[in-house]
Amino acid sequence: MGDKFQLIHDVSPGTAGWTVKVVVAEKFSPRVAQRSPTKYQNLILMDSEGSTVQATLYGQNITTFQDELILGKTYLISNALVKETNAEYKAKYGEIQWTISGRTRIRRVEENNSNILISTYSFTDFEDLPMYMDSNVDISKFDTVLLTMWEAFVDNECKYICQNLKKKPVLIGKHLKVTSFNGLSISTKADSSFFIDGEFELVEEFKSWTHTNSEIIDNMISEKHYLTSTPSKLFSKLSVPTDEKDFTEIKSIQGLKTVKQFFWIKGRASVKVLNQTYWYMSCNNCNKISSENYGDIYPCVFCKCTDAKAIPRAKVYMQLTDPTGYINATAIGNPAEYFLQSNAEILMNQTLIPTAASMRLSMDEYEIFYVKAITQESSPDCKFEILFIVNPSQIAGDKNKGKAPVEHIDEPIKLLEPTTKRSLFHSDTDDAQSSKKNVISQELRVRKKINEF
DNA sequence: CCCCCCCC
Repeated sequence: MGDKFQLIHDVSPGTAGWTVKVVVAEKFSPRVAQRSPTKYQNLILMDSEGSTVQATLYGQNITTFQDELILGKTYLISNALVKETNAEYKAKYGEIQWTISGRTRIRRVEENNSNILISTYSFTDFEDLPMYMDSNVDISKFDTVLLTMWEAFVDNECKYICQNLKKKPVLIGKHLKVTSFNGLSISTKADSSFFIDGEFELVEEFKSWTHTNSEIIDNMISEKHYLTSTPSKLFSKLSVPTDEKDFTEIKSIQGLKTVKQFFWIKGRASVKVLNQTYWYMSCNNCNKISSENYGDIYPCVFCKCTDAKAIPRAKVYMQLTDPTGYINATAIGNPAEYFLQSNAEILMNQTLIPTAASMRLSMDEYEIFYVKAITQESSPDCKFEILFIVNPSQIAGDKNKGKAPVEHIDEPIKLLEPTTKRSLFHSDTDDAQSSKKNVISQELRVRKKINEF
């Protein structure tokens, strides 16, 4: 099987334009890292000469590639991330390790190279090995339907939904994440927003609850004023706050560890690292990274769309400052294009390090940022993402701005869950204590379930 | 809602 391709030992960190033909010689069960919630899965790949390399998949990629990298099958692999093994593990795992990600191009080759494996290993029945030992690894589909809840919703509905999911919640990092077999994730913080991602299946009671109250929820959402420079279908229903106290000073979130998840910031963005990649190739259907060439039609491994098109998507790593401090933050897609005053195709074709002539590298005036803090698994500090940017001139003199939807709802919503005593919008003092207790007991319940897992 | 990284 050798011929026109490189061999494993031809590929070092920094090697460009390589393709290696490999057999998946071993495939281990996915595992969760000891000291972080990171999931990883190791594979051993073997070339025609019997040389091997350890390849690793992380997180969601484990399920994404489970049908792409089958034990005993042959593949052409290019553009894996090639790294030197951490010194203390070189003896055990080899000098070089590959990381397989969405960036990696994997092409199945219909060849039977099991003889290579057999000549190297003593086992022959590898086809019969259970390939995916852990069926709870993750969910495979991430079409996103996003529902943001606030204030008393978090105490009531969020808890309620979590109790009524078919599948047990798991705690990942600082987020409560709930998965169901057909794809649901919920993340929440006690004092902030609450999401439902994905297509999901809920028990009957909750279906009837959402049905009964759908009009109220729709009203709440449509009453929300919105206007952004960087429209996002996901966040199009969010208000820019009117009250200064609803904006966050950057100094208060520098080195942020946990707490609140979303912030409004009045600040200015600027690019501090000029030499960065301002785009990535993406699937036009799901925005996930693609290993294909621009314009190519391909089956997307992430969203399973059979005729996905590879298109560039803007990305920028920037610094966000206000009078009190600065944070580093990433913007992707619309907010990145808006800030740079460019578009993904131009960014892709740009070969030289950009200058202020080719794109906007810093803002002259302050603008309003909606920022998400993400708890990182690898580091104690949060990282920040710009979800959208609003130019203040857009909201000047707008009477509707910041209109709080909760003020327009008079009728309290009854929950089906009998133990939840608080009404949806009743959030004043005498209930505050009991509400806090409920949140805590819910947290304990969740933790208990995790331990049972 | 998406990039990067990630683990033995």
